[in-house]
Amino acid sequence: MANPLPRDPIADAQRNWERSGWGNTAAPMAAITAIMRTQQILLARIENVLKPFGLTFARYELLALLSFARTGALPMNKASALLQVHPTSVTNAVDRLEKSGLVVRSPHPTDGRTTLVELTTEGRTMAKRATAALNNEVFSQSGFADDDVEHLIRIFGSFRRRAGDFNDVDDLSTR
Amino acid sequence: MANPLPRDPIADAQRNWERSGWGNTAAPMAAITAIMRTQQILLARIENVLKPFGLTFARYELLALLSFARTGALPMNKASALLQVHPTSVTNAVDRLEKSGLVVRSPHPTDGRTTLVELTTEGRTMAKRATAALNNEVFSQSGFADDDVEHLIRIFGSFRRRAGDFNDVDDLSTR
DNA sequence: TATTGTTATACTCTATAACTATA
DNA sequence: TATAGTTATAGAGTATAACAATA
Repeated sequence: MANPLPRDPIADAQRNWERSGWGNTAAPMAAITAIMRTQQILLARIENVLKPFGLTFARYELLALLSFARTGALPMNKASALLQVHPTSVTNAVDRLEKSGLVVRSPHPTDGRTTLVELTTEGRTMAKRATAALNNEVFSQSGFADDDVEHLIRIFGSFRRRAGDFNDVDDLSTR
Repeated sequence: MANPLPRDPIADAQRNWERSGWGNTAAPMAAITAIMRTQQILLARIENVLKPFGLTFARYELLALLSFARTGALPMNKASALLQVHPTSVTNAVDRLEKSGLVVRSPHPTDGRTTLVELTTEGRTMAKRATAALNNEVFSQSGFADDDVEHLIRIFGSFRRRAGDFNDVDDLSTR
C-alpha cells in the first residue's frame, strides 16, 4: 500500500501506551494491533490470488467448505455456522456463486424450510484450482517460521476455544 | 454470533488439507485461517466497546494517533501512512470525526497542498475515555497468556517487517 | 411457537478514477 | 511533472428487521 515506514508504528504505540500510564495493557494492545495489521496484509495477499478466479475470500471459503462435505452439499444454516458468519452473508455469497454457476440451490429432501447449497462440477474444479493457487502463492511462503506456525495454531486455538468458538478439547500437544 | 461448534472447524480444515495432498501447507493454512478468525472476534469486541462512544475502530485509531502527536495535529498523508490505510479512508474518517466535533481540518502553514487534522478538546477527551474503556474491557483481559502476548508481538513484528511495513531493527530481544 | 431463509435496508471500510490546487 | 487531497462511484462484508414458509 505504501513504502516502508522508518519505524514500527505498533512498537511506537506500545511505548506511547506505557508512557501514558497503561503499562499493564500496553503489551496486549500491541499484540492485538499486530493481529489486526497482519490480518490485513494476509487478506490482501489472498484476495490478490483469488481475483483472477473472480472469487473473494468469503466466496472461496464457501466453495472450500462444500468441497470437503461428503456430498458436496450443505444446508445454508450449516454453512453459516461452520464459516461463523451471519446467515445473510451466506445468502449473499450463494447468490453470487450461483450466478457464476459454481453452486446451485436445491430444496432439502425432508425439511421444507431448509435450502441446500451444492457445488456444481464447475464449482468443484474452481475450488481445486483456487486452492492450488492459494497453497502455491500464499500458504507455502507464509512468512512464518515453522515453529511460529505451531505457536500460532496453539495460541489461537486456545483463544478461540475460550472465546466460545468450539467445545472440543482436540489435544494439540499430540499432533 | 452463534453457539459453540462441537469441533474446531479450523483443525478439521487442516486435516482435510492434509488428506487432500497439501500436507506441507496445511499448517500455515490453519495458522492463517486462525488469524482471520481471531481478528474477527477481537474486532467485534473492540467495536462493541466503542459503539457507546459513537466511534468505529478506524475512527478511534485516528483519534489515538492524533493524541500521541506532539501538537495533536498531523497532515492527512502522514495519518494515512502511519495507520497504513488508503488516503480516501482517512478522508472518510476525518469527515465523520469532524461532523462529530472531535477533529478539525486546517491548512498547512507552509505547504498549501496539505491539510492538517487536529484534535479538538472534545476529541482529546473522547480519545482518553475510549482508550480507558478499551484497556479496561478488552486489552486487560485479552484472553492471551502473558507469554503468548510476547510470542505474538515477536512473531508478527518479524512478519510485518518482512512484509515491508517498516525498516527499523528495533531489537525486541531486549524489551 | 420456533426455525429457516430471503428481502429490504443501511452502514461500514475500501478502492479506482477523475479532478483541483499547489509545489 | 509530481504531490496532496477531495469527490464521485462502486463494490465488499456485515447487521437488523420484517416477512413467508415450514416444522
